[in-house]
Amino acid sequence: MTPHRQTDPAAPSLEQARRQIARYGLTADPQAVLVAARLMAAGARIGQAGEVHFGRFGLSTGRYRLLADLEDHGGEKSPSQLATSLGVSRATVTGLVDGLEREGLVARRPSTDDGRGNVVILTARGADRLRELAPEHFARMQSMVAGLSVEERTVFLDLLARIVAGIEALAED
Amino acid sequence: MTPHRQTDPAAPSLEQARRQIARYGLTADPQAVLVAARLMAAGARIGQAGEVHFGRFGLSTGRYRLLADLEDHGGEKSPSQLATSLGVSRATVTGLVDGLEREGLVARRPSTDDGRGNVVILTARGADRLRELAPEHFARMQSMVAGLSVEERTVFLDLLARIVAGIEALAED
DNA sequence: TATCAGTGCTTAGGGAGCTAACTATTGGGT
DNA sequence: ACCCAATAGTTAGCTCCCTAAGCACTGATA
Repeated sequence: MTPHRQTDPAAPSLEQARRQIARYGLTADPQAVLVAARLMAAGARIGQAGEVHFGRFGLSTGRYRLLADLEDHGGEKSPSQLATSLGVSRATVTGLVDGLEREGLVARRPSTDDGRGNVVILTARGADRLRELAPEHFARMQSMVAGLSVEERTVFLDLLARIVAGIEALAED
Repeated sequence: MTPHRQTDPAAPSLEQARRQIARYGLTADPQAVLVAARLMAAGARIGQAGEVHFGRFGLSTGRYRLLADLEDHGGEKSPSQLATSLGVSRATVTGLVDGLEREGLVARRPSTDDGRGNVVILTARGADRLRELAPEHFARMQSMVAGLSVEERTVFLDLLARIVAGIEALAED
């Protein structure tokens, strides 16, 4: 359960960026590259921290998101809908539901109006689990951004959204 | 190779945050929770986009980082050092090196001054690969943050660093 | 009405990362 | 000089997520 401890690993420096760009005789802006690299490093760290966080409650990030999404929709949703709203593949939903079902936090029922379909249901145990973890979960989420003032958070939200829009530049084509 | 396409999946809304907090009668600040949730969502997306990006060159994020780190250190480093500087476990380095060695981008040599140790060496093919992908890599990194002005990037860098410092709040204890 | 493309879900297989446990070697304390 | 804890690396086994391929069912079209 104790995850790999990182002193401050992948925090690339401006110097590194500059050196790499120079090595290949490119003309990229080192600061821009640095921002992108730092963001990718931060993304990885947040992901790992999230797993540790949810691991405390016997869940993973994916499983928590599925449970929370289910609760937000009256505790009942098809795997396809879940895949869409969580932004993962249907195969991934199958795996997440398998795990959650094994622990009795959700249940599968055949759909009444589509012979192919399933419905995933949040069980009482699942709802309990969400209720139990909520206080600590939200408290930790809050303290994660406690280093920023309200105004700074607003700015950050704006800048982050614009970068997220730029992510497709990495993946696109 | 074509990854799962997401319209705009896990972009939680302020309303959702508010509703969840209210459901459990908590007193958390919805905006703060929103920032944390958005950041986690963004982290996941960036991670996936990174895999797509490096997948184009027959690499993964981890493998690229290992190659780049190697090059930054004269093309020679021990697995333990790599684990430390990449911020991953030694077991993960073993796996990454296995893969890179299979493709001839890296080679293992027994250490001369420590009978237990290995040295991982960047091969000519490995250096070539880095050189080939550099132009596109840096161009895409740059365009990822192209939506921000230089000043905004500086602000973002500062805010991000302060949040990264707060990540331990999620994982700590 | 018979067919067939599309949709819903699962299975199979792969890569990344982790922890825990094991082997081999080193090096400091007695 | 010897022993034993610490260190280097690997292996085994887990979770998450993915793609690709398969099966079951639906529904529009000829």
